[in-house]
Amino acid sequence: MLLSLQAPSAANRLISALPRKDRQHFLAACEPVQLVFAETLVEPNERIRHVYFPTQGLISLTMPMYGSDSLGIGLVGNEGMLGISLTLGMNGSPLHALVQGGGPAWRMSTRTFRRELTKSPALQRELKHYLYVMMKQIAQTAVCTRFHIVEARLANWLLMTHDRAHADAFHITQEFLARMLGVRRVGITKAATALQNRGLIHYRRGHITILDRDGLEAAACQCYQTNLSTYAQIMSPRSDTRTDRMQQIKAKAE
Amino acid sequence: MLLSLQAPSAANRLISALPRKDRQHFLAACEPVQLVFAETLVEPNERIRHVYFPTQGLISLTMPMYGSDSLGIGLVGNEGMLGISLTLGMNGSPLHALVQGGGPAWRMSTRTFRRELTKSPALQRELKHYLYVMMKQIAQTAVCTRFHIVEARLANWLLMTHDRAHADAFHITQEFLARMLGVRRVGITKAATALQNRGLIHYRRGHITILDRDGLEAAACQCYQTNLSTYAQIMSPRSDTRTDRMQQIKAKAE
DNA sequence: TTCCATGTGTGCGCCAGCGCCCAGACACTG
DNA sequence: CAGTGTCTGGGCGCTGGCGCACACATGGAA
Repeated sequence: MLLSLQAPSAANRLISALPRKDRQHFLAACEPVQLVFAETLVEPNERIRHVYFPTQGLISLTMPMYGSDSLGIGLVGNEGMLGISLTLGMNGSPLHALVQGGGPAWRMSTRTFRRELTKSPALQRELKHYLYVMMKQIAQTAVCTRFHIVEARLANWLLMTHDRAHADAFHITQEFLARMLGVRRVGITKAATALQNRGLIHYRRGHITILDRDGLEAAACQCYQTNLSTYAQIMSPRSDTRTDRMQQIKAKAE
Repeated sequence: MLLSLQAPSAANRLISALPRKDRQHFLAACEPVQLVFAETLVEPNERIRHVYFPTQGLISLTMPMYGSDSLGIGLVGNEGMLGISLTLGMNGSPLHALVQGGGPAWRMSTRTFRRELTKSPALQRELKHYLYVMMKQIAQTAVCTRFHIVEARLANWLLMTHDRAHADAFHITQEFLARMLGVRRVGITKAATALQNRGLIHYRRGHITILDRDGLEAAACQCYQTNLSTYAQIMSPRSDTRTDRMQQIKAKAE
């Protein structure tokens, strides 16, 4: 994988945000694992066996539909976790989780996670906020998918991947992107060609390189920035209350 | 309104599901209000002042987008509540909440709700499950909006409204439906005409009557049934654990 | 009774994305 | 070095939904 380019031990941001004591205890209950490219971690409506906190790996979440259609509705990198629905008292998730980029992650069994959750109010609080961010992002995806063209949505997805891959180049095929965006592969070919012609990306047989990050952001719809700033504002470290936070967001949005 | 057709005091199902003691305490902290048609209850990213538990009223949730586009992503009737994001420690919601059908509801201030929440583990549990159902439904909406045609999605929305209106006739204009489904008004005209020609509904100047409920269900996409059974299975009364529940759902889905 | 706001029906040109199919380019493997 | 699988490009006809513009019906208010 391309992960050799990265810092050796980037931490998971959810875990990092915990108070030191909780964090140490939590990490002690984790085991390090290597996420393997293209591996399925969670099937819809199957029992969740482990939760994952990627440090450099990257997991994509898709909502399947009867038939062969599906739609990507989120990514989990070192800013998030897989298995958040356990915090709602459920044993499963409606989403399909697939490793989009190999790399290290922290893993914990469902049972252990539940136990840790009851022990740490800080963790509960952190994950509630993460859950809110995810919900908002899913809703945003719904609107974005409805109203924005493939090219913008592609730029969007590439940017999200870029953020989490910690590298300018990564492995991702048009076929895969098509499933994520819920379009035909040819639709991706067309959009990707356009982006490449504008010098924003380079790709070749499943290997994509981001050439012009700023240009790509300009090509994406506003949804990307919206999601980014939601995360930044909600998950900001250690603010004891979210009071007035929403006001700021609103002010910024106008 | 048409609510005179209904039983005078249908209860809110979330509240009903609480253990008797918690329920009585909770209701004592509520005040009865009348939801007024077309009233906005929550603006995106504004502070939530009250939570609502409709008993017969009906609230629609939409995700706005910069520009004038928006997309309906949920309905709240006596099966749910408005303001669920408070349970995640947030003060606001990304969604716009509008009264789609007038009628009575229980209301509680944000402050009181937070207090009640800490007092009743049963309430916490109930609302976590409700939150899960909502999340899954939003994701379902995203996929449905992407892949299904307007006619099916219209049938879908009408059925959801029908379930919560407790009446075969209700007030809803094509203009409004267009905003909910994220299409042009003309698109609704076309789809609604088709449904009417098939004898499934009758409508006239904002007044819709469901004529053939079964036929309408056949005209809707499977998403309607999916959402319905998700609610039924997750929110089923008083099962102490969701263990094996997911297995059942999965079995049923195959 | 007249008038106006609201709600609905229709026509027309346009385009993004679909479904299907085939062709070319490259890369791994034996 | 041949063979096979993977990835990308492109053509063609189709259709669902868009944007715009206009006509009409109805019901309530002046």
